Amino acid sequence: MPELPEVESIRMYLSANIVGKTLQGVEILEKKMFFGDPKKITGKKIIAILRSGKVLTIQFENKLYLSTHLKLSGQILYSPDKNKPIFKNTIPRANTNKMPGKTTRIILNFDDDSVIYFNDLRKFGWMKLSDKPAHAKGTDVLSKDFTFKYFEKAIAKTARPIKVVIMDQERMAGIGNIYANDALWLAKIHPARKCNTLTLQEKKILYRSILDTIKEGLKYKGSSAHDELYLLPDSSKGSYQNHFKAYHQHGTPCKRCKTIMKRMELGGRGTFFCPHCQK
DNA sequence: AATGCGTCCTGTCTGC
DNA sequence: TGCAGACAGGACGCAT
Repeated sequence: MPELPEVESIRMYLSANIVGKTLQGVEILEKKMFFGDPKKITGKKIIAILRSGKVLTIQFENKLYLSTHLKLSGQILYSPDKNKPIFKNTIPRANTNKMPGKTTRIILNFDDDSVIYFNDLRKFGWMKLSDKPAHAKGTDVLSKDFTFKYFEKAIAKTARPIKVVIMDQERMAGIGNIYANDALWLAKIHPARKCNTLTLQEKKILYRSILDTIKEGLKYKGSSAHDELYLLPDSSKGSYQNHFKAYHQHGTPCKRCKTIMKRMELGGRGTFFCPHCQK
């Protein structure tokens, strides 16, 4: 599922490949996933690609912003030639390396014949055209405003489980299920711990662990596990799935203490932890 | 205000 | 083997 490292990896790819291009037209194949009038950006040049939390935004020269959220199963694919949209890898669930595919919902065509396919198996994702970029309420965890002070305040005064709180996009933006599980493992904190029971020392370690985990995800260009749909725009995979610490590790030995990892449910989501070294 | 649950959607997995 | 039902999961809307 695309979280901060995945969306940032896509952002960097698009930044190098579509900035400066002019949008020639938008094909909306799934009406409910597009908000706004695409005519307003037709013929307009792209000047930047932005990101806030898990939201990716294409900035146009006329101060309009096309924001997109990939939710659970969104993919952004880029081909330099719409007449030969063949990718080097098979696209998961589309079961072909040729686009558009059966999960393609929106297509952005550029004036040099290059093209973006927005695929989404589950149709949870969206694109919104607006005069300002869409963004999460919480501070992006890679922003310089995401200080320890901010973090401490964001998790204070609640008895909810720490894992649920660090995934709350209104408090801090960018952390999803994969990186929440791994950051808590790294910090040796049990995911169900009530926020208001964390010591100052634990909060400091967790803050550091969140940043380290997100940066590690970024280093490997995100996670494309077997059952996931995330790809870079050229159809290549991320490799953070080869470095999971806790996510989906239930039944395997803890990488620190060899205790068998467990799975539980928190806030309706799969949660993975070491019952021995996460307190 | 804060919390928790149902909803959206579809491929895959499980159990009979 | 076939089929129905459960399940996964980010964020939003609504009820409490």
